[in-house]
Amino acid sequence: MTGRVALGIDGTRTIQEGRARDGCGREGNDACLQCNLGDLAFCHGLPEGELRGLMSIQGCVRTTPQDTLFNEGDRATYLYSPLSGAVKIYKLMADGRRQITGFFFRGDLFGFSPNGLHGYTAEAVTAGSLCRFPAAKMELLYPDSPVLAREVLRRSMIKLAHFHEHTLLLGRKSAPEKLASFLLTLSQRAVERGDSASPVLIPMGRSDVADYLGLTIETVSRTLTKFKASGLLELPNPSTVALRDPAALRRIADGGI
Amino acid sequence: MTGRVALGIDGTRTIQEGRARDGCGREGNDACLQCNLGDLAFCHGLPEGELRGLMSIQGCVRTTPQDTLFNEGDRATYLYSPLSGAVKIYKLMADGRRQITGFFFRGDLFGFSPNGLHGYTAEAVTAGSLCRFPAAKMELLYPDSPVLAREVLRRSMIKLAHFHEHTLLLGRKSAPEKLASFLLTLSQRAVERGDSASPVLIPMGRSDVADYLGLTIETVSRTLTKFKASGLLELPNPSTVALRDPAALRRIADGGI
DNA sequence: TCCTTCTATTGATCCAAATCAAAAACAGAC
DNA sequence: GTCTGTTTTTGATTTGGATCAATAGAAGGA
Repeated sequence: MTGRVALGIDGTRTIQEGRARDGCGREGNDACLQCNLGDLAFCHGLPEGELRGLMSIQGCVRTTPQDTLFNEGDRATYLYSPLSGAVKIYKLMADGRRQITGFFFRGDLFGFSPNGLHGYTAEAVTAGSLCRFPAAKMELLYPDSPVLAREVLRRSMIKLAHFHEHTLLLGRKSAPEKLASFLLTLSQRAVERGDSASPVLIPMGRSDVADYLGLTIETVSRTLTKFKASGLLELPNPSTVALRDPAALRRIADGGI
Repeated sequence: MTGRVALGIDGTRTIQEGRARDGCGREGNDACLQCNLGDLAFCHGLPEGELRGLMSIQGCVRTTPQDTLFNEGDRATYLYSPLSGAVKIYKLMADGRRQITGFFFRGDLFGFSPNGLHGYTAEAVTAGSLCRFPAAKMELLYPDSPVLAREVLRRSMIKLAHFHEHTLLLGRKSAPEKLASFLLTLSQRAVERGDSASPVLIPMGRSDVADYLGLTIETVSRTLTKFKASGLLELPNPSTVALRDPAALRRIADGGI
């Protein structure tokens, strides 16, 4: 654990500040030179000058599970890009209903805000570390960093495309279709990060999966059990899924009879 | 009606090309000088030089209801900004289930794509006209048009914020909560465009509303009838809603008991 | 080791919204 | 005006997933 933390009124930890150590890379100066994201990084391939600008404002935080990175309504101070671990973002209703609107892994980028305030809460799913950039300083870079600006726009368009897909899932798919879609997406994103397609790690608990898919934990559990019984997958433990018949899962995900 | 159209295999019209006439403004050169969007336009407030670049690639199309602007999977040739009328975008499943992922009105901007292909179909809800810009030429403008690039990024972040909100609606809200949210959002967007907050025009049919909210037309109709019976609103005709108690609708929308 | 706590699974019952079905309202066309 | 097709509303019934409830695993601590 690194960085000072404070306990919120509900006892959850909130990151105050992070000092870079070991795996997190050093801050500023040469931090980016030690980054191990490779071409996953949104800053990969930036021209020398643009990278220097980014590097000069780069910072780093580490998380342990359930750390809060920021709350809905907070000033949108930073953009984040996980180096390791997983983060979830969610919105809450007054009575406690929760909708998780995204999971972020190694190489992803999040924290965008159109109005200077975060519209959702961000919380660590696992231990990990995140590269971060002051949003205000980032904005100042864009006019002289066309490649960076273009990549940030591209990332936000990718996220928009994800939302279109997820909106279809939430509005029109059945529970089995939702779960099949979710598992395949997790698997595909793992591949994009260079991890294996098939024993897929599900770093989040059932309740996170349920709140992401608009279901309850019971329905998530029952549906996975049914998939297992049909030979579509194996569950050596609750957080590991071996996809035994990805093609069949694909058909289910797409609503193919 | 303007522009050449072709009939698709299903008999729906598809816009091939649009030539500007009357209300649509002329193409190129001075087209933007005749634009009546004012500060609603994403290009409002651009410096002289940036505006000239945009104007040189600007075009215009007119629509009649149900015209298809583009289909899911089409090359993402243009960005669109409605001058009048309304447009819906949606995704379809193989068995015909449909999820509308957005409605666009005067001043909005849509057609973004991260990969050169549209991830959804766009179809006119009403007659109207749209300003449009070749996406490829638009991209070429960004490096030398920092204000434009920044505004396009801001628009895409606004859209992301809408999606976070809509994801909560689809995943966790009840039918009355969905309808109340929808009506209030329509009303608020009308105000932003300079229209009245209360008799709100609902330009789309019940089936579009249902497919946007993840409901059926019967549930939409029943819920509106119940709102009417509770004195929350009046429905002089199916496409006009007078909000009689917006505060109560707000409480319902937010899940307040 | 056992105990406690948390998470996941399984079972029984219920209900909000879907589906099936019909009537009513509306918009054009003539 | 009437006729025709479409959209909206209302009614009856069904059902997928939620809720309520209990059990079974895992993980951590003493």
